[in-house]
Amino acid sequence: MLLTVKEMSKLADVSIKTLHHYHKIGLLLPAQVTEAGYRLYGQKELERLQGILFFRELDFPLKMIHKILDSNLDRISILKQQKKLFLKRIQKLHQLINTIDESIHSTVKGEHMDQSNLFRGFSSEAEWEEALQEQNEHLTQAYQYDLLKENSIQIEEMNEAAIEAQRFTSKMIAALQNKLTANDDQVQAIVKQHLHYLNTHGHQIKPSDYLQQTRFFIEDDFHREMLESQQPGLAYYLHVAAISYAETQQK
Amino acid sequence: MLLTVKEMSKLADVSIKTLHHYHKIGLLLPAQVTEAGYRLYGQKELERLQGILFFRELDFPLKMIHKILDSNLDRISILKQQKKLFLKRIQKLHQLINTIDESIHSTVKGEHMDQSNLFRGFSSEAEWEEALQEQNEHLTQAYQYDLLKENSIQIEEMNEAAIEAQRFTSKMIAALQNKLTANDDQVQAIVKQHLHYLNTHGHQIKPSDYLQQTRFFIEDDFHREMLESQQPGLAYYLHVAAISYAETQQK
DNA sequence: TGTTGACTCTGACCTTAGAGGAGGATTTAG
DNA sequence: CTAAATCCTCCTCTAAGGTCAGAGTCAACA
Repeated sequence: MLLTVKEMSKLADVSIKTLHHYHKIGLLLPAQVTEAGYRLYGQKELERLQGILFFRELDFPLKMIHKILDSNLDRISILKQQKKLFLKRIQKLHQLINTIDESIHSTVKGEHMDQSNLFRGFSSEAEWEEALQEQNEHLTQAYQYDLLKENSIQIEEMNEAAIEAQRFTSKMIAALQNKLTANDDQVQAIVKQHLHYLNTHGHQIKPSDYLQQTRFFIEDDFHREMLESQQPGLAYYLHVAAISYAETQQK
Repeated sequence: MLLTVKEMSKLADVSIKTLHHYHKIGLLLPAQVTEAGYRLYGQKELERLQGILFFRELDFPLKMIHKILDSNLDRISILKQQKKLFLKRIQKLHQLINTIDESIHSTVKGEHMDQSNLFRGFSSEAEWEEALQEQNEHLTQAYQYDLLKENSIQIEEMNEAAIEAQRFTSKMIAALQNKLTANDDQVQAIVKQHLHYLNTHGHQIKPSDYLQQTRFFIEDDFHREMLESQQPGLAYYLHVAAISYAETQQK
């Protein structure tokens, strides 16, 4: 099941030239090269390409991507790290939007914004450097070991219940992102399924209990942080979904 | 009140070389050049630089930035357009995070993801091209006129109340982004202030009325869309904040 | 007034991440 | 068996700057 350059380029939406380039600099080697010199790629290469593109989207230079991918970090750690970086990037963009809003505002009023405020949000490029730097350190130091541990232990420890919770959460995130209302049937079905799972696995949770729990998620710093960092607004979305669910179940 | 290259570069966090470059290609001309050839920039140039950097952040090529900024679009239309593009970009990043999540998930389970799913989210580069294209059309066609109209009329029509609402919303967005709980004192103060404004400007809204209203914002497609597109989760955040506010006011 | 240190200029060359195209080989489909 | 599609290598080109080098300029302190 090997893919030609064209097939790869279509799948991943990169140019053939890019594949050539990555081959030349050793960043992505074909799984195999035919007699005639045709490049062929397999599943592993596809996954590697995915990793490359994530980092590229984050403006990492190819050399650094190379180093990261060729270090002995496992795929999961890398994916998690990438996710973190994307979340940071999103924060930054929000900040920039804020700056735009302020600029619009003061322009409408015919004022001139304070000079440094004109550029708020960009300066976090410095933080970006930091993140990049941090990535680098992972590679050279024992710290890397900690990270690896931190990331993979969590995963191995995840029992079935945790996996269910994780899955539930990501469904809710998807729902929120896709702009389903919290009282949408689909969303309510997800909640129902979640509670059903819990109730058939050693818990006993009524809709009203769950409502309490989601409220707690908002009030408790730790839980709120965890939810909100996955998706801003999530904690509140869960709560409203729970309200809605409790209401319909009550009747 | 003119700034030297160094001062500019510090303010906007760009290199001096970049300023040289922009000068050379005519993208950003100094307000004035001294006898000795020193570049000096004023307020107008600062604002233009801001515009350039926003587009650069959005990966527009400098040439296109040049065209856009030198077209006769007013600053406001451009800022609004940029905001739209940033929102799109954020959507894209969310999509990518989704893809990362799925990748993590299937890797943990030792499965291989469906090939094309590995790259979901990237492909929206095509859409991106579209947006870029669209921008281009603005410049050449009468369509531009429509956009201009659409954008600026809204603004001129904005009466004081609308401005207050807008300001309230952006404060709440900031609060959500900065991870303040909906029942945080600061957030509650914002709500209070908002209601106070309304009540002193021809409305009569009790906390419980406002609660009803935020509920309506979630249920009504149009309003929810509007809020959620500004900041995912916002509609729910507003609602929970209103719940909290109503509770405390009741006592 | 002179000198030092911080800034600034131009200009030439370097770098990254590819894009484009020429010229030629290979594969596949009819 | 031939034409179209795909692939190869090699060469040059581009965008958006970064990196010196060599030289002029400015402010401020002694």
